Amino acid sequence: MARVQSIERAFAVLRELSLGSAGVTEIADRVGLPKSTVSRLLSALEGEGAVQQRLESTEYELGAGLAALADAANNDANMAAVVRPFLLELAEATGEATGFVVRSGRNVYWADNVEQPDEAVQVKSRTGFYAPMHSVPAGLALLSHLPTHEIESYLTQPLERVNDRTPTEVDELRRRIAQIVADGVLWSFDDLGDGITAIDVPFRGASGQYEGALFVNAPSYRFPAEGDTERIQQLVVDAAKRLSGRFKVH
Amino acid sequence: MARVQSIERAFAVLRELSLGSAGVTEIADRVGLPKSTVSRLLSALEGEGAVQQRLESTEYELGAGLAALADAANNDANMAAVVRPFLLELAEATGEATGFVVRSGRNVYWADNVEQPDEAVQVKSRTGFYAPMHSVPAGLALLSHLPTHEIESYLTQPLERVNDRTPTEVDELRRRIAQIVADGVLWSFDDLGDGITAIDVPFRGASGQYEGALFVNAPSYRFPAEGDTERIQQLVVDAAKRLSGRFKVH
DNA sequence: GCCGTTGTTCCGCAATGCGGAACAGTACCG
DNA sequence: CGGTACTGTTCCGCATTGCGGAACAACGGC
Repeated sequence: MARVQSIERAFAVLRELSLGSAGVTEIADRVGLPKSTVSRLLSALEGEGAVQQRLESTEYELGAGLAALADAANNDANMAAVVRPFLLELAEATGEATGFVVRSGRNVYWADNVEQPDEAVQVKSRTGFYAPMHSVPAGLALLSHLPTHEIESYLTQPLERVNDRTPTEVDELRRRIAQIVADGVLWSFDDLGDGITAIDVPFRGASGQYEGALFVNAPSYRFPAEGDTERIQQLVVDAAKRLSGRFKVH
Repeated sequence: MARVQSIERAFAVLRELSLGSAGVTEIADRVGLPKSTVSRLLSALEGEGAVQQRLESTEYELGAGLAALADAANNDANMAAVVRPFLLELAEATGEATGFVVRSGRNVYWADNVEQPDEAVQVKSRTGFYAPMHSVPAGLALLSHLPTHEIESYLTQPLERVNDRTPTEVDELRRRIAQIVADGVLWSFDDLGDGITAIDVPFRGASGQYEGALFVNAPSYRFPAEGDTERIQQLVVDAAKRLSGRFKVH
């Protein structure tokens, strides 16, 4: 895949701003670039409407041009708008944070997140970020439910090693995928070594294909509560089924 | 404003894709770049999740990563989701296409559009595109309702001449702004020499400031119908008022 | 008034992106 | 079935573009 340094850097900046407004120096620190470089990138992005400076501030934020561009891609009701009520319901029923990812090529993107306002400790939202499917549980759950030829195609292309917990052995991935298919869901207990437990369940989109995955996640020390695993699982599986039904073309 | 050629080109490509999926050659033709350049830009954008190739196709479309990025910027209900019912209502009442723009810095962006399915001839949607406020009627309507110091700040910076109909004389712009303020609305009869008549009315956003403008537009030969000007104007002004009320923080 | 910090601008430099050419793949037609 | 036309990808020589350190302007706090 061709790399264009300026575009990679520009999107790195945009992703930082998706977490909230920030100044030049702060963004430069986070993305590891000189302030002059970040300043120039922001200026160029401002010219494209992708960012703007906040009123009475030197901080930048994402611009309406980006939202308009993205909205133009979604002629129908935004998927997030359809999914969100299910996330709210799941968050209420489970007492933990919920969210969903959508697939884009070989990657999944964190599309939305519902946090638990009452919990001081919870998993940080990753909305706006993306990762190769095989490298995160929600992506694996989704990958497992794609058509067999697409799974094979995915596995035969180079598997990026995102971190030292990323599975890249094709045989190992095939075993995990088979297990996920057999179980119907994916429970990941601290799979990334980050103290997070999550349950991930894929759902079908308007195309009839699996396009996204719902998840509930929380720190492993409290989730799931003892004897609560089956209930949590039933809730998420049920939500994914009803959600798939919502997207079904009649 | 600093220019970064690669970023400008990348966004030109993204804007083309906001109009619908397209192949490398088609995009190259539209943006006036060699196919190798467009291919490389698309590949890089794909790496960022901003575009993806359609299933069973070589055509590219906007990617979920872009939508996720933009959604991340909108923690509250998407402005378009709030405005759209008003556009549908206005389209129904006027029988013509409706839409709205939002402000981003010195520019306005076409955020949404409702077409008239029954009309063979209507104004083409510009959703996803942007222009400096002073160069288009909707932008002028919005500019006119900003705080005085912001209007002055806008006018004292270089005014880009987008085309040969773009007003760039500060005195002329001040007169037009004063007239718009006096009228409360802006009717533009073929102002850009494109055979379009439009009525543009700004509305306030969640900040309490004017953040967008509603418009109804149609070919000048049939809009507004004889004796219908007052009714159309009342409809749009009323919609803008109620819309502003919806965003009002209680 | 001084200091610290942020954001912008400048400019020498070389790395990066460019684009023409070549090539591979695919679909269509005779 | 072979030839043609078209699309999309890859390569590579080239020089334009983006980079980043330094300097500077602006602002807020003490």
